Amino acid sequence: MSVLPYTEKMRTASQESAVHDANTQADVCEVNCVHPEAVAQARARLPHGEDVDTASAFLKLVADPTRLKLLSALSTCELCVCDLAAVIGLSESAVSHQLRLLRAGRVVAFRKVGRVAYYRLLDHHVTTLIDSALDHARE
Amino acid sequence: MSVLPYTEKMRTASQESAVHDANTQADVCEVNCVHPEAVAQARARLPHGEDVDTASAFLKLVADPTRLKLLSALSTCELCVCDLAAVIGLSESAVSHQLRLLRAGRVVAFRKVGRVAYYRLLDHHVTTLIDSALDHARE
DNA sequence: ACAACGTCTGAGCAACCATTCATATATAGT
DNA sequence: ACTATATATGAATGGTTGCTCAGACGTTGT
Repeated sequence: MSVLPYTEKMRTASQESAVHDANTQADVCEVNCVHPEAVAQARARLPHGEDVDTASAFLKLVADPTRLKLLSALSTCELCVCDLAAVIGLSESAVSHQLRLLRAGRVVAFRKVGRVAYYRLLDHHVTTLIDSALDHARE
Repeated sequence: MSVLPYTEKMRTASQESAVHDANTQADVCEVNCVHPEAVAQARARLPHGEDVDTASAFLKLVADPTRLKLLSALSTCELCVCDLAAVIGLSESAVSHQLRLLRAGRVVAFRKVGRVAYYRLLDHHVTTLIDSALDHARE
């Protein structure tokens, strides 16, 4: 079966109907599709690649068990790094690394008081997403 | 328990999640916590380890860009493997592998007609989750 | 000034993961 | 029976990731 880039093939498929060989890759794809109209419809509805990537990155950020615990802990009140480490039972270094990622993804923010960094949720929409995932898990 | 080396202490804390309640709390918090009462509160609210793991596994299933595209394509109508491969522009083998994972996670199901396998969403709650993640991405 | 502390960060490592390739299974058409 | 097709699957591989370790930075207290 063909494993070549389909994006190329699909785009040029309509224009290559006049092209010579029946073994053309573009035609193979059209032939391989069992339901071309359903495919075209689904492709039209498919969100753009960059939106998929950012949504995927956001979900990935929440999907990790450590980060999910961190966010769950922060859902009620702000906490500093060593407190968070104590809550989820991990080294402060590991927590700091994860908080860095959450910060980069604009999921959390922090304020510094002396040498203590207090982290908080930046978007409380995350809490509802986590809760719905937890509900889905407990059913 | 007396004073353990740092890594030792953290490992036992993470593995003894079953005995969260009264005893280990003192060990973990004694040394490093800045705000013991906030930590105790957050620990009490923290969802159980197994729920976190299943929720995490579910979110991870949706977080992957390829699987997100697959689920997005399936949100409107059922599609067979080669159609899905054409929609998202990937080999049928890769798609089959991912569908296997989605099947194992009870996110999709399929019916077979001859040699064609038609996949569909098993839980349409997934669609709203994806949409909310996409909205979050596009803002 | 000095030491203790809270946090951050780079390097290294082990585990995981998504894809490809090759192959297997099963059904359809001839 | 034989061939082509649709899907499934195991092994291998390149890439990613989460943790630990060691050390750096800035702040606080003495």
